[in-house]
Amino acid sequence: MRLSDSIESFIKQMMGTAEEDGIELRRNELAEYFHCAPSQINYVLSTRFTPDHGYMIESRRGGGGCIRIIRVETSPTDHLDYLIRERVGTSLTEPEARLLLRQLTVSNAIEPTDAALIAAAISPTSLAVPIPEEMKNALRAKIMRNMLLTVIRRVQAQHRGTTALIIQERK
Amino acid sequence: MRLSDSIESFIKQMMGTAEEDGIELRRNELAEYFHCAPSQINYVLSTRFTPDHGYMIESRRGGGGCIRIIRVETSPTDHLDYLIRERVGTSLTEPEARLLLRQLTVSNAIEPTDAALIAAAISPTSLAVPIPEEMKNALRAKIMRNMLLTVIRRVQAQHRGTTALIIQERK
DNA sequence: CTTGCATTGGTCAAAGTTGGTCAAACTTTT
DNA sequence: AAAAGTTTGACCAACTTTGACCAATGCAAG
Repeated sequence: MRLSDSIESFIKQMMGTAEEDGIELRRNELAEYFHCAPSQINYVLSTRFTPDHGYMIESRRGGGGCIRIIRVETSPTDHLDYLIRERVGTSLTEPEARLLLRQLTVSNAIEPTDAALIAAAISPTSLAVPIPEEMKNALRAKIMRNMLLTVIRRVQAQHRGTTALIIQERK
Repeated sequence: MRLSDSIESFIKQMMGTAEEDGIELRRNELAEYFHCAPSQINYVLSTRFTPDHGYMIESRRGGGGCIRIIRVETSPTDHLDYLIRERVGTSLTEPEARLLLRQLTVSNAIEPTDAALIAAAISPTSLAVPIPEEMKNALRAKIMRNMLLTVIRRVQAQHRGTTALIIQERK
């Protein structure tokens, strides 16, 4: 079994036994536990705990720093989930993005206020930097996907009655 | 938990139980209480009790000297205006952006749900394309500005539409 | 008064503690 | 082979903690 797979299942096991919908871990600790380079952890996170897989990652550097992994439950039957999978993909042109947002709004999949925020994020004004259009499309897709996941997560948190966690909150 | 966090919450607890909206403390006393260097107190003050966080600091040296921490109240939209003008600029690093969002949230300038959406939009995950960090910082600033302006517009629209009603019941 | 000095806070840079990125080397799959 | 996926290490960035040195204030001795 590959190292990455071991680390992946170790983390998933942690997620499974966690009471919250997210866990915190120390990159260096985990790397030492698996006798590997710390950057191996980043590799696992970036290949197996991406938004595509339904995870969100937050981290802090410096003393007391840590990595937080949050699971976003997505059901294949969910309309929004379907749209993210089938429509967003890895590249979104501006017209495609606008159309998708309109459809999401009229079908009540997301709130108009959320749609407005997403539109603002991926508007030409926001992406007015000198990079190839192709890359802007990739950016649009990533931003759209990440924001839609956040919307899904909020809705789920409301259902459970729990408050969303953000890493900046200190105890 | 980080020492700085402990000191921060200790001070905030003091603020909470104070009758005034300000407290006085002795730097050396506090440092001794937490078994740390006195300058650690300055670090906490300069990273967590700045005007951006809604606090003002006054101090006096010499015998009987002390540090006074005062909470300043500003209207949410004014604060938002100020932060957009003074803090977003044309370049925003990821830590700067996160800090700004946290400040906007705790000062009630924006809702946590909006903050979460903005955070998703400008997160490293969303901006994971092969362009120089400089350009990502420029992107972050543009996206942040555009989204915050959208939030402002929404709030102002709500305000206009409900002037006769009782709104803004925030604690 | 003036001066000395004890007391109290301020600044800054170095060291310490975390995590992030990227490209080269290596391994497995096609 | 070639392509795709994995592993590692050198270098970078962010945040915290500490300590040496500086500045201001009040008070007491001269």
